[in-house]
Amino acid sequence: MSNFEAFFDYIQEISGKPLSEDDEQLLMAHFKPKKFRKRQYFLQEGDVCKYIGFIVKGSARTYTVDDKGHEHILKLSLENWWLADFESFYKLTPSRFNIEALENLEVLQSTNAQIEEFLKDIPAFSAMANVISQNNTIATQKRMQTAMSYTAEERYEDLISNYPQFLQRFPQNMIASYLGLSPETLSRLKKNSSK
Amino acid sequence: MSNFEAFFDYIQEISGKPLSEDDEQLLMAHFKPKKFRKRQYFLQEGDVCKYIGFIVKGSARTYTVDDKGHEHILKLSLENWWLADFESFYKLTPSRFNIEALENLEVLQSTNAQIEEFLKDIPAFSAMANVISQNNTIATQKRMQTAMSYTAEERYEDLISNYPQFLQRFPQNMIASYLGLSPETLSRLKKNSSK
DNA sequence: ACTTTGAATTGACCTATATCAAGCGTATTT
DNA sequence: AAATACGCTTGATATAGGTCAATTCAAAGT
Repeated sequence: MSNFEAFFDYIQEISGKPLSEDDEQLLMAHFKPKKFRKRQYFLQEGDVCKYIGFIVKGSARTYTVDDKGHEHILKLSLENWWLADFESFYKLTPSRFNIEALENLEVLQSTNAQIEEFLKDIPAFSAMANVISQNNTIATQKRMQTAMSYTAEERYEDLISNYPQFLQRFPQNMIASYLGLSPETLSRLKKNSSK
Repeated sequence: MSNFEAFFDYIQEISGKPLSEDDEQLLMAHFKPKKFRKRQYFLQEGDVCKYIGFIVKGSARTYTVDDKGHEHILKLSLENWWLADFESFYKLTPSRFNIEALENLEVLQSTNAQIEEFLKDIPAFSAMANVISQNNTIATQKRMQTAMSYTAEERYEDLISNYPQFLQRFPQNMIASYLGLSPETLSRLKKNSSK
C-alpha cells in the first residue's frame, strides 16, 4: 500500500537500517491509516493523547490557549513528521494542547503500548527513535535560542531559511503565532524587509 | 568511591533498573572525575563538545553571545544533571554555546564513543537515556510554551514554583538572563510582586 | 450569483520591557 | 585595610511590538 511505502522509506532512511519483511508486516498490522478533514482535531485540550501519528499527507498545528484567550502555536507539522503531544502520550496525562488539521490530513497512527513493542522488536524502529529524539533535542534548543536572542525580524528571516515550505503551506497569521508575533506585526515586518 | 555512589543511585532511580557489579565497574572505568573552578569553562564557543558531564557537585550555565554582544542563558545546571551541548556532542560539530562553572564544579565525564558503548552494554543506562530524552522533550516544550504565552512576571512565578533551588543557587542577574529579561526588569518585578 | 467569513493590510495609539545612567552596599583581590 | 569590582536597586527615557479599529480582498458556503 503506497501509504506505507513512504513510511518504510522514512524509517530506513532516518535509522540507516533496513526493515525486514516481517518488520513491515508488523508495522502494517499496528499502524492504522486515519483521515482528518481540515479543521478537525487530532487532539483536544484535556484529552489524553492516546495516539501518535505519522503524517502521510496534509498539515497540522499544535497550539495552546492562554488565560486571556490568545492562541499560541508551538508546532507546525507537515508530511513525514510525527504528530503528538509527547508529554501526554508518554505519561498518559491530559494534554494542555490542541492539535488541529490545517489541511485534510492523513496519518498512520498507533498507541503508546504498540510503540513500546516496536522499539523492542524492530531494530530500525528503535534506531529511528533515538535519532529523532536527538534531532528533537537539538531543534528545540535551537528554537529556544532563536526565540531568546533574535528580534522579530531575525526570527522571520531564520524561519524563511530553515523552513521555506512553511510560507507556501501555512497562512501568515499561523506563521506569526508560531514566531510569537501578532499578525499585524508580521505584516508590517514583511513590508519593511522587502524595502 | 562516594562520587560514584550518587551517580549509580541516580541511574537506577531514573531507569528503574538495577546496575550489576560489572555495570558499575564499567562505568567507573570510563567516567572520569574532573574538577572545574568557579569561572572555568567546561566548553567554549567554537570548540567541539567532546565530553558529557554528570554534575556531582556545583553548578554551571550554558549561554550564547549574540551579535550585539549580549549574553543569553539557555540552561542553568545543578547536581544530578547532565552537562553538554548535545548538538555538538552528538554531531561532533563546533558549539555555539559556552558552558561555564558558576561555582566550583565536580563532574564525571565521558566521551560520545564511550556513551554509545554504555547504551549497548548496560540496560539500565540505555533505559535512563530514554527517560531523560523524554523528560527533556517535555521540559523544553514546556519552557517554550511558557516563554511564548506568559508575561515576565508569570515566567518568574513559574520559575519559583518549578525550580525554587535556583533562587538560592544563582545570582539574580543570571536568573534574569535565563528568563529572557534584563536584570533591571527582574529587580523591579520582584519589588512589585511583593506588594 | 450572493452572502458571509476570514485573512491581510494599514493607521493611531498603548504598554511592557530594554537601555542608559547613577548610586549603594558587599564581596573579592591585593 | 584599602582598592576594586560586581550585584542590586532606582529613575528617566526609548522602543519594539501589541492592541484596537477600519478597509479591502479573496475564498468558501448557500
